[in-house]
Amino acid sequence: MRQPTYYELVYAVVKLIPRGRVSTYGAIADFLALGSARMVGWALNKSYTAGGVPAHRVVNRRGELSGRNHWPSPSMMQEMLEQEGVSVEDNRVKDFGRLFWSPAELGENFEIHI
DNA sequence: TGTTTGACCACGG
DNA sequence: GCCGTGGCCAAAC
Repeated sequence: MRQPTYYELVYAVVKLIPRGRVSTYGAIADFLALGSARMVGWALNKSYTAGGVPAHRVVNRRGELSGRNHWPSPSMMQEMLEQEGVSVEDNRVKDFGRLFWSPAELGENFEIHI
């Protein structure tokens, strides 16, 4: 075995975002307490296709789909969110304040599954 | 090996 | 509300 790399930690957290909710780069970075929000975005860039990581549930702090341009199609991210019941309007998550989910809700019981 | 690059964020003016 | 700046640190080159 080896130590999980930073982006594997990010994937693990992103996978825990509940269906129909969204989280932010900053919240994840803050929860991991390792670095910065930029690294979270960078990590997702490397692996938005790395099996089973719901990267579409991660948006920036204003609820904007800042990563949409990195998808095979820019509209794909929005479509996936809407499939889960998250309304998106003008590249922004509608009712972002209500749908926002913080990994801090997990408490201290966070386990990594790689 | 040093430098550059990021799907960002908080802060000050 | 906008704009510039600094911070953050792993990977790529």
